[in-house]
Amino acid sequence: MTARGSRRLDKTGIVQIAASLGVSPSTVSRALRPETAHLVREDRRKKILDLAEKQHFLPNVGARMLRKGVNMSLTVVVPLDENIFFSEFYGRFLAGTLHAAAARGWGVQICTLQRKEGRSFREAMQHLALNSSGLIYLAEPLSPADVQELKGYRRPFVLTKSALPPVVSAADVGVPVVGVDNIAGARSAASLLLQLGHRKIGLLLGPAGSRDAHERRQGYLEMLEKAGARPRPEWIHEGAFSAESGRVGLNKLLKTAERPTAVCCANDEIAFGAINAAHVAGLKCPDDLSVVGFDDGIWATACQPALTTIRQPLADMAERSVGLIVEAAASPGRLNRAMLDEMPAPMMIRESTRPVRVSDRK
Amino acid sequence: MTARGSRRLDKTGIVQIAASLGVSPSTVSRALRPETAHLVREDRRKKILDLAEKQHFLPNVGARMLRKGVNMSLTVVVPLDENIFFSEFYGRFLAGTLHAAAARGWGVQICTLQRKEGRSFREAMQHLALNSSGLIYLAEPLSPADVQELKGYRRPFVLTKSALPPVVSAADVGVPVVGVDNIAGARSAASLLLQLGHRKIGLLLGPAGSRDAHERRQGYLEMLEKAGARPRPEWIHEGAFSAESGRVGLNKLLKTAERPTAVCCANDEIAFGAINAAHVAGLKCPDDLSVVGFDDGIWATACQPALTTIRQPLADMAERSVGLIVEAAASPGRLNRAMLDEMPAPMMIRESTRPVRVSDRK
DNA sequence: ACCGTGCATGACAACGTTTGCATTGCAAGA
DNA sequence: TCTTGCAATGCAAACGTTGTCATGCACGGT
Repeated sequence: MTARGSRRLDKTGIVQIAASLGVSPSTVSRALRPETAHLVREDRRKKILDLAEKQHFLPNVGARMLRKGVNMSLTVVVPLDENIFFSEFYGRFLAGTLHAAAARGWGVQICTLQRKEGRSFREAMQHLALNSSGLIYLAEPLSPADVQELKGYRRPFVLTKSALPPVVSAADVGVPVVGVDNIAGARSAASLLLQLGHRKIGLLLGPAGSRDAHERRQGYLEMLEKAGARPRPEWIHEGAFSAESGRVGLNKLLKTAERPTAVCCANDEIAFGAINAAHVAGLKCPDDLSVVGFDDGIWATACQPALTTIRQPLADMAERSVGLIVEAAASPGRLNRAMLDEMPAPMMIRESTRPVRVSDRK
Repeated sequence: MTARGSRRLDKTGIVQIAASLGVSPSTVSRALRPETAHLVREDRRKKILDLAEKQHFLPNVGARMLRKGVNMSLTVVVPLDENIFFSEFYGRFLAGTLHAAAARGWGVQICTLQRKEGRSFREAMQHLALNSSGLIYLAEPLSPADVQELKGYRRPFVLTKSALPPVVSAADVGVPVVGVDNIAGARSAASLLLQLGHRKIGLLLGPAGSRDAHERRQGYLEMLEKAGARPRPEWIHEGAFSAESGRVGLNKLLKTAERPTAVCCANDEIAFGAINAAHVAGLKCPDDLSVVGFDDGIWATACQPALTTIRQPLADMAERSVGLIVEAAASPGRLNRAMLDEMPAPMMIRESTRPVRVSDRK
């Protein structure tokens, strides 16, 4: 694409090549594109391609997009954080998006919301990624007011459930919401520990206000209460999704009169922190304390012991999100589908859980 | 942008809004853009904005780009690997690129090379990211033949030095090459250990064929030979940039007749592996063995002990790369500058190094 | 009253590629 | 020899926005 203000004296790209070779611009255009090259006689096509390469021809993307009326490109919106891609969620979701989009011949752009103080969500979105055909929102969690502003939004849009506030029903958002089935995942984590004979089970939860934390807490409590193993209030700790929170939380639980024999952790990092704190306190995992995480991040297999965890199928979520964007982009101007797509969260049983010892039973 | 094949019966966007309000499309275009909105009378501007919102108007990016002749978007080319963003190099470089581009009002796209068997590098590049104004190449390392094909390349392009083969002079590539000063960094790692009194220093190197590994080996050896502390051949291990390689390498070193009291590791992961292997062998780091890494990745501070390492300033490299792309895009069609920009690699002294014990001196 | 200036607005052509439809030439078959 | 079908190619319009230049009107100064 030529620089602005540099008025061309000679003809533009394709027209200039056509003039040089004595053919029409249509022929040059056909020769240059893989999907129409076969319509041009081989010897002529070669000449066109050779001259194009010699003159370093690059097609004008604006002209192409205007004429074809097609823009196969989507944007992933992420938080502005220098460590953002090291997170299992963002790093793997982005890699999955890249893969899923490439498989469809679509491009991926990435940007941040850049929401200034006092501006509404709608205002922030107004000039966001105008050069793409759809948005996958992975950025800062939205408030209930933000979610309201999504109603009636016409651009193809997918929201990850993690960005929803706990109190909002996903199906009422007015856009597709993709996420993991936290409740079922948490239930199966608790269920595993129950099956292993544990009855004194602690919970190391995530932050208040987090959709994932909220749903995982719900899943743990439902299963434990149903089994008559409702954790004592002092066996429940709420904190950030971090190893430090896990350490603090476990130390708190270990100080109780009758410590738990197992803990459910709301994410893998909390679990790592808990395992570390147990080790420091002289407890062996899983001999003295079973630990279950949630995420199945890259370190879940590498840590000692390898972590039993609930897998968050991020590549599947990415694949689903891209599919929804491509589908919505095929009929532009329509309302987004109001739907919730929850991926199942399989259990990965590894080394950090074992049956409760007889002496540990209550 | 309308879907292809869907012939509009009514007028297009701006023209349709103009017709509805009885103004000219020029006025609507001015009202809709922040930079020209002030030219339109306020009451009229409000009417235009209200109608645009009611009709869910989105500007046609193809038409804009064609008419303005501007495309402020760059593409980062990465390997196709589901774990790619967890790597310190890729994760932090991408985050840095996002930040640097946003600061300049540029967009970031991300894609993979998708190079099929038997195709040349030039062929793979030919249809790559045609909708952006420049490329930052972070993908698979190039062969000397690949590098030759970059000569004469006209699109704005930046290559990270990590992608260069060891034998190629960076300044001869014909495009800007951005990297870290590996040699100086490696020298300072070796120098630190020498200053701490170590004279029996082992090397856990990266893979043959890697530019970074090649340069770091050179830096270590230059400094150690100069100090008369050239490592014995059996104190040098070459392997992948991985924790496993570090473990294997250190175990090999520990089996030698007179084990080193310190090791230089060609990246942080090798260092983690070495620390782990030392621990398993009953050695304390840094009491019994000092370890220096290279990268200063996100785990360097979190591991036990915190790692002394050479910092690879990836955010600076990203900032520099984006600046070079934006600068080159300002004069399209010109040859890329043949240049090498090496960032200094500062030393981060933490807990994994200490002065050699008197009894350990030779 | 007249003239000059500035503001708001409109007209118009341009940006560069692509595609639908028309044309032409050539080969094959009747 | 004539007709028909097909491959290759060209013409012309289209895609939607915006920059540049022109114009009209209101206001202030002489």
